[in-house]
Amino acid sequence: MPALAPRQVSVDTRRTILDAALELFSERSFDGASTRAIAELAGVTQPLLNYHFAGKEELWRATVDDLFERFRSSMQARFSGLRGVDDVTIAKLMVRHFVEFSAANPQLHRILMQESKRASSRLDWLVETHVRPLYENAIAMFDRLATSGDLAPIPPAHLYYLVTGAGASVFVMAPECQRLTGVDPFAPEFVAAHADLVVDLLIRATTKESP
Amino acid sequence: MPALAPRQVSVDTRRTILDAALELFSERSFDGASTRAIAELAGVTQPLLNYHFAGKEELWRATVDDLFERFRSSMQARFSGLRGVDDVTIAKLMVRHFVEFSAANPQLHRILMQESKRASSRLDWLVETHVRPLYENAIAMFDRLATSGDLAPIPPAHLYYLVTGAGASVFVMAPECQRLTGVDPFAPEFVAAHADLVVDLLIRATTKESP
DNA sequence: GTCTATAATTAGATAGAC
DNA sequence: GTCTATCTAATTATAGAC
Repeated sequence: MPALAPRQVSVDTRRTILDAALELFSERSFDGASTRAIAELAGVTQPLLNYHFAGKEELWRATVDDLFERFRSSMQARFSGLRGVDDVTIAKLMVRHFVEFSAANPQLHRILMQESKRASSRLDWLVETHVRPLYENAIAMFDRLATSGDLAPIPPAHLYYLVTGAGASVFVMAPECQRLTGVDPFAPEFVAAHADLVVDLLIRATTKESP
Repeated sequence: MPALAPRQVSVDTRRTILDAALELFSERSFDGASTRAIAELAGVTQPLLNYHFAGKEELWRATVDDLFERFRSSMQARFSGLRGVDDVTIAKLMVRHFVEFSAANPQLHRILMQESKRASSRLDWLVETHVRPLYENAIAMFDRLATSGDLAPIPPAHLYYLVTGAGASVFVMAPECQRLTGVDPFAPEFVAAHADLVVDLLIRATTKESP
């Protein structure tokens, strides 16, 4: 038995660092999250980050890769369970799942909103690597709904930012919401009610008028 | 004639600094905007900021004060022209005006989204000084619509973040939208169409079902 | 694989000349 | 009111011991 040699500290330091980096990058933005603070939160020393990652920028990319991989697989898993279901129901359930994921993982849209404010190499990479595939999926969904007459032919750029903005911003801004309204947006009842409203927004507000 | 003595550089350096600070604070966040970069954009030297403002934090507050003052006065001016108009029309026009302001001044929601991600003294100040009065106005508008039966009795926290998220996020994320979709969200036709959709979202999607 | 020590750079703020 | 020069602290990254 070759035996698993006991490590000095953690079984998976890389994992721990990625979790800490996600927390701080998403809350404080790239510049605001110092590698020292990330290391401290991960319970390691700062130079260790440079052993596991080539630099701050690569740590950021690894963090984002990891986050989007979880998002993609979560959406994919939900979609897989809907073979044979009609397009309108699929759209409703996928939008609902998107809102629920955004509530459970506000870091995703915190990072997206942060990086999307300004043209940069990080934004270029983010869009081409992770955002565009998701956007293409959304477009395909809008197209199916429009073809079947369940959605007015509204340009996808409007729909995409309407739905993502309406669905995610309350979770992105949860600390403000809590202080401003006294409501905890992460409470399950709030998440469910919010998801219903976003689904209605897509399916009812943009549906062609019908008598 | 006492004569206006010629200044060394600008007629209103404070104004120039505030404009530069707004640009950089909103795009790069508080930490990402260095006082050196702000000074350079304003065409002055970095130590001059400390002559006009007590420190970086106070420069930030002065910048935000200035921005919200413009927002408040813009909304107030629009509202003043609507005496005697019915509540539903007022709501539609005010939401439309909000979307147009968000397009013309994406810095407001860029700063709001940035600071709202994390509890902090800056967020506390922002909420109590500037956001709460606006939220109270929004609540009052929702209440009038609900009383007259034009809006379902949905908790205001949902409505507020639905409308602001749907209406502002595409402008906050304009560089991403441009790269992702090829569409310039600041184009007047896009702004107008987006405003229409957000108005529909509030008035139609959340309206009580009626036969 | 993780640490201590430290280099090189950049940050915000101050002193003092003009 | 604005500048140059500079202080102190914090930043990312590297060197090298264990």
